[in-house]
Amino acid sequence: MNATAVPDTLTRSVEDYLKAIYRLSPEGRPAATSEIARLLDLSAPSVSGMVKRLSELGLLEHIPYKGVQLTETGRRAALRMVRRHRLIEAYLVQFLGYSWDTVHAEAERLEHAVSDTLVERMAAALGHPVVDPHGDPIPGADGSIHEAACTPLAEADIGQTVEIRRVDESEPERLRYLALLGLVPGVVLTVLDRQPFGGPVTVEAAGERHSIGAELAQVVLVAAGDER
Amino acid sequence: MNATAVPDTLTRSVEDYLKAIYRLSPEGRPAATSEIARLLDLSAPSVSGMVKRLSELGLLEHIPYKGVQLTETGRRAALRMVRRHRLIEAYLVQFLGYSWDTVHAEAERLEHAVSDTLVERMAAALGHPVVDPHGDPIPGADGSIHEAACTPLAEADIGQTVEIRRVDESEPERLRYLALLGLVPGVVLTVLDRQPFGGPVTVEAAGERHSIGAELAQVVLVAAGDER
DNA sequence: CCACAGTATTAGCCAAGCCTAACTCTGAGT
DNA sequence: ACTCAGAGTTAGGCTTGGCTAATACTGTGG
Repeated sequence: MNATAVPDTLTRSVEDYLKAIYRLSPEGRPAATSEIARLLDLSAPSVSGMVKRLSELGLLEHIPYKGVQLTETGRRAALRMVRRHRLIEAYLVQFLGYSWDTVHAEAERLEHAVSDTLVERMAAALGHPVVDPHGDPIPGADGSIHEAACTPLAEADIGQTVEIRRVDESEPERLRYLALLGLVPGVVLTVLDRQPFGGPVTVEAAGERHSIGAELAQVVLVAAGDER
Repeated sequence: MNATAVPDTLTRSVEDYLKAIYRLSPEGRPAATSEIARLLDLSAPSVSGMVKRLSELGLLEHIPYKGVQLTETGRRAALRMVRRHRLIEAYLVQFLGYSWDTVHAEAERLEHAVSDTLVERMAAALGHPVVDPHGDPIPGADGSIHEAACTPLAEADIGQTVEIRRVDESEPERLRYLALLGLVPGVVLTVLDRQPFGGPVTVEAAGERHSIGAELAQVVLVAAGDER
């Protein structure tokens, strides 16, 4: 009996909960009921109820009134979904003409329907990529994941030349705007100016200057061009 | 108000019922509860209950103790699913290395998850095919469908030279066996012999002779090579 | 150290979809 | 015309996964 075996019949709901909880506990820090509810757009009692069921399934541990934490089994199941999601996104962008702002919604549905076989075929067709179109790392089939160290553009120093590594995918509008500006992963830019107290960041990329609000600069992650 | 508008939020279950009913009523002949139950592997009361709901949704008409018949709305919804299913099959075989015997199960799940956009992108990538890998016709996005006239190989006359057009996809084992024999849609063969009373059919295709049981010959549909 | 704001849980409800058991209808054969 | 097998439906129950309303816990400020 394998302690980290994932029950082979998880429902869509369960898969979504696991993914959400994984996202909410970067360092294994427990996730709060209310955070899960907000992320999944559900009521708090619904989350309480599901948390109970998931803990009975051995997918997470729940300390009442404190928070939840994925077990190793739960983490594997969550990473499996993350892998699927990101590979599907990469595949749709590469082979079926999707843009990086529309691909999330499609992947959100497909990730529950594809077989492991299909996921691996897509990975092979893509040449086993390590990041998705937003720069998010794709976990390995074995559950390994390498989160590269990045800093928000909002915290880069003036004069620094950095490469865009990763952009938060959750708001299509924002992605469209960034694509319009040509600020996508892989692009190298120089920070010309940064105003304090949430002021804008001015950057130069591909010969063009752009002034970016602090909020936006917070979700564009950059790293020195050679850092890998 | 459009009388044939399809409610935009059909559940997987509902989609499966519509597809099953469509399949069971070739000429608009009503489908029996028990047939639907058998096809979907459900109990008869479950079907009765769902039929009631579907008829309230305006997707079908139910004459108690007689049978059900899709409305125009229901037929459109069913054809939409059939189109999805067959295009997905064609796409997976063409681009992701699926074989014709394994593709059905994958399509069965994906057809509920893909968006119309994705379906059309796949259709475009395939060059808008008119049949799937088993030779089944793919309905148009407008709900049109062209069922070509074919006859079972079991009914072909001795000496006739015909082309394989279509093979029942429901049994993977059978598909594997036919592929092994090289008897796939598009292949031209000559009927060398046919024994009466459910006896085997002997054919020659690509220089090889094969003896095919009557049951199998019943689900391999053929037509004269030039009939379109 | 107590009150109270905010968070979490419990209680109780509902719809979708499935089930089995029990009843009802239909039509074929006598 | 009647019976009776088989098909169909109704009754009643279960699980999943939502909801709102009510209750309980936690920790911070006075």
